[in-house]
Amino acid sequence: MDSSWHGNLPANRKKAIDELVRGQEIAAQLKLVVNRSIGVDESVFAEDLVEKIMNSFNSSLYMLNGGEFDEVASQIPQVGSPCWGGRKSSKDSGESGKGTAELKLKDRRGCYKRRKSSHSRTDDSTTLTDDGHAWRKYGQKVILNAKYPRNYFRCTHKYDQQCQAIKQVQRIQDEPPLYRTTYYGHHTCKNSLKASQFVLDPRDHRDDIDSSILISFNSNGDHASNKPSDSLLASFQTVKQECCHKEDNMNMPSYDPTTQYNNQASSSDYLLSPDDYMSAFDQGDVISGVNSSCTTSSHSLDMDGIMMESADFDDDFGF
DNA sequence: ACGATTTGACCGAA
DNA sequence: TTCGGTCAAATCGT
Repeated sequence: MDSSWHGNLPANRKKAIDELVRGQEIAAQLKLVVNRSIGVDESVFAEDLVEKIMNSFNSSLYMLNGGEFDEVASQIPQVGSPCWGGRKSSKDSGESGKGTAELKLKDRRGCYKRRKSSHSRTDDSTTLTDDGHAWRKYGQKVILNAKYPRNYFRCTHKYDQQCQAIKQVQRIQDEPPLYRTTYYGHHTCKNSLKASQFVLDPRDHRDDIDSSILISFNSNGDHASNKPSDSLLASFQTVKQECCHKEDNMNMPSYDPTTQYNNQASSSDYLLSPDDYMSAFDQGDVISGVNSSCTTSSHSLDMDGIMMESADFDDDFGF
């Protein structure tokens, strides 16, 4: 209508988005409380409700964002760009070592664009549950005034399928341990979304608004409910402590549990039953996104539905 | 050999 | 100038 209305629109929209994000975070916290405070059966139901709430927030955010889910993608250099086109791994080049100093100093200006505040989803959890996607860590950063470093992950299929999904994982609390995962972008890799299609309202299928909504086996009537994922977490903490022997700074261990989790176990949190999950794995098909990061090793499904590389976890973590 | 992680350097946004 | 996100060589693990 009038210019004032249009003038206020962006500010109002931003406020609305902020509120929705806040609600989203609160819902995530509620999810944690629900998980801890009620029985398994009720938990499944309650968690489903929480997921629906979160889906509503996601959908609202999507609409407020004008459906521009490619914001992230558009800000990340595409494969065709000069820098990516010429990208070589250290082994591809075969000339690592010598001359790398010069290569290091090669002009990387314009090689990447940094994310601005684009659509994101945060998920706070006391456990390091995975979202069913195959992630690869590409960085870790000490954040000012943060006790723990932030870990950066990209989709394993960033290069082979141009999947632009990324996430950040950071431990944000000591006791109980709390991890915040922030997802940016969405998966475009073809393995990504059997799960989310079930989770999302069919109306939202088009945008794959949030391919990472979790439904964890942890809450799915597992027979280890008396030793929930804390056991896994404890294991991670063990790793952390071990590694801290070589770390002077206890506040920023180079081995963060988030790293171990993403490294060794592309895991769980599928909408399939554990049996289905495993059979899908056997077929090497349905969950190929996960599969791709685990193809070289055998797997087992532990009590919490966490997929692990059996050798490592059995040996190092006492599973 | 190959794929994943580590980590210091580089870069852009604030 | 500072801070945080990303890159990529070196390194690790299987």
